[in-house]
Amino acid sequence: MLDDRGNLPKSKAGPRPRRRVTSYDVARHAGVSQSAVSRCFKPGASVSKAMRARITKSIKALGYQPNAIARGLITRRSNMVGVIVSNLSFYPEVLTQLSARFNERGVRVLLFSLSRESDVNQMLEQIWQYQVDGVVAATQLESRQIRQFEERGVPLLFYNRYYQDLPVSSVSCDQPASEQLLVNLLMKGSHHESFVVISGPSDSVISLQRTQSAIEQLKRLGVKDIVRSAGDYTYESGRRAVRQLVSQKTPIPDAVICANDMMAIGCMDELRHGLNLDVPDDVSVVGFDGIQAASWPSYDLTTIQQPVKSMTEAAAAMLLERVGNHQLPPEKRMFSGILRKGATIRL
Amino acid sequence: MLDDRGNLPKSKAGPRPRRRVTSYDVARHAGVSQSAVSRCFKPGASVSKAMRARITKSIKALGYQPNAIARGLITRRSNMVGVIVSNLSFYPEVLTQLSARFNERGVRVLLFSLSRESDVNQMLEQIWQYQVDGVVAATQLESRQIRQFEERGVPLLFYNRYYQDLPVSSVSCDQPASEQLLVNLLMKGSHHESFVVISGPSDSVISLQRTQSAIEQLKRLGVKDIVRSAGDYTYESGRRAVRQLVSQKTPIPDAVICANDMMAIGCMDELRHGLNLDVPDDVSVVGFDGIQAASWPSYDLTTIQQPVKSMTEAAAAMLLERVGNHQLPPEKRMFSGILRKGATIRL
DNA sequence: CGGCAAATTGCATCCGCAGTCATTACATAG
DNA sequence: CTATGTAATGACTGCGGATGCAATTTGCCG
Repeated sequence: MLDDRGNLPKSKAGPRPRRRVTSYDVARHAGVSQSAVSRCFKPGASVSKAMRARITKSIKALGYQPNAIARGLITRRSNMVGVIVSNLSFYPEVLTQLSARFNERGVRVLLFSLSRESDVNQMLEQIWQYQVDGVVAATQLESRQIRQFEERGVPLLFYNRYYQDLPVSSVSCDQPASEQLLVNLLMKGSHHESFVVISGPSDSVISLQRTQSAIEQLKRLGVKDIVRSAGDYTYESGRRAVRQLVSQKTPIPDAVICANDMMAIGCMDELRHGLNLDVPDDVSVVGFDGIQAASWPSYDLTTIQQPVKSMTEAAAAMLLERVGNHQLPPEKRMFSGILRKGATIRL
Repeated sequence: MLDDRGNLPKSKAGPRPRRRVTSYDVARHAGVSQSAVSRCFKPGASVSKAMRARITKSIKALGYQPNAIARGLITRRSNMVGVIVSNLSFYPEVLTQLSARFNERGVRVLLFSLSRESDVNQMLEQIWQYQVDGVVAATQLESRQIRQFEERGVPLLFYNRYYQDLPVSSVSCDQPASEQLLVNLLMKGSHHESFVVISGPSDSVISLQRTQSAIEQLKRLGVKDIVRSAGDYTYESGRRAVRQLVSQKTPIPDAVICANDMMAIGCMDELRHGLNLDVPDDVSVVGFDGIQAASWPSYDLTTIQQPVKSMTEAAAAMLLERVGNHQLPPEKRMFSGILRKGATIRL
């Protein structure tokens, strides 16, 4: 009779990886029960010092690591959170920060990155299958999809998406207030009369909020001449927007308000290198996000710095709190953006 | 009446999330056995059309999703790969691409991001616990750690790290050959005599390879005047390096060779805006990586473009191949870098 | 030193699914 | 209509660890 490990040497070279060290192996090695081994990993458990010492020794001797998969099955906690990002409309720092914040708390990040074409529903299926404890979405979801999280009891938190009407957690940056700061700054300086507002992708609520707020504030301050243009958050789309305006014979505006920094930078490059205009002497430009490149002296963009560190910290904390207690109601937390005055506004 | 899913509203607010729909629930609903349900998800299984239809109906009715955790326990395949990145020395595109390549293949990415301080060993423990099928490391590991992967039968692949002497898989860019291209280009143009080489962090083999190769090639071509300086791959460290050189009274060099683009950009900004020098008229600058910003007209950096798409594709394919067949020997695959001629070399 | 409570420890069971094996239904041939 | 083979199906077990509960040990007090 072969040992209860059941690994008959080579009869079957099946795709199945070889068996790892289990708590039973440790138990046998230490001459105790499997329960005892298990208890060694549970914080408040009742284990004598002698027992713990013996088991710890065996654990080290065998190089045992508890199987988080098996543990997850019984505890119904995977200690993994899903993070959904979409390639576009996301800047890398956030992901790094988020991941760090979760790792600090002993939680693993399962990454779902959404390319334009890929199907959200398909990705959601994956999420359900992997039993994540919670999800941070840095992307748009339909209300039907949001409801699914509710139904399945998986806490969901939106990062930088704000749903006015749905009871769903979110951490975001106060786009309207921030946009107003920008507009006010533009209007305080030298005379700006004609504006172009370059939005992000049409399905981005964030973009909508930003551009909408900017436009409202402009109107509130009496500005009439506002031209809208659409980009997709990328550098290239910022350049393209400027080229398009020119080709459509739109007169060169006094100022361009971009829905994010990346487009603002593209826009500046096209203005300067494509049209040989000066920023800010000929055209003022403002962005949003506060990405690194915005502060490089070649651009020195006037923008809104998002408090990424605070926001990711809050996101992780809020999500995990709800993971710990599903009864907690959703919470929307909004951070103020920080106005970063660069040199892209004509004074 | 409440269904047998067993979710009694509030009697027990235990930390344990409520039970999800299982294959048994589906089986009961469809009036078949659990095995039948399971078979529905196995490609080549023997299931009659009628059976499949009935089960599919129940699956939809109940919103069933197989539990990947439980499946992983029995099949010993989690369909997750670990991706280790370190905050520094990594540019975001790679992560997105890698993730996309794995997702295409139905494999989830478990992200481990390493901050400078965090302990690699601790992170490895997490990796073992989560039973990932394989790991892509975009960071340095000690040979002892690499051996652990071997011992535990977890395929490991290094992204852009090359271990000359260890039998371990890797996908990388041919740094030496690429650096030589850069150096040759520099020497072909107008007379460059004095050089500064700015390296990345001292523990980065990649950086070492790049700077070493550049220096060797320079020497080979008879250059004597080579000054070395150390950065850490960040923009700021590129600027700092230039400032330090100046403060140490090092004469302004003819050319600066940076271990990556980010530092090259920082270096250019400091030369131009800090020292009021012209690039390329006063100083030539070259980088490495081919990041987006390098191609912006404000920089138009001469650099080596890494074929990220091909490299990530190869990385995913190679790793998963070894996951499928653990017997396969490690393979080192090296891609050529593409010389991108910008406007940062004086002709 | 008895007696009882508290602390330890082991046993048995279950988490949800996949795969093995035995059984049954069905089709085709003789 | 029986024999034979194949496809379809279900009962059952086990993956590795957590936990309730019973059994056992230990500690403490009078």
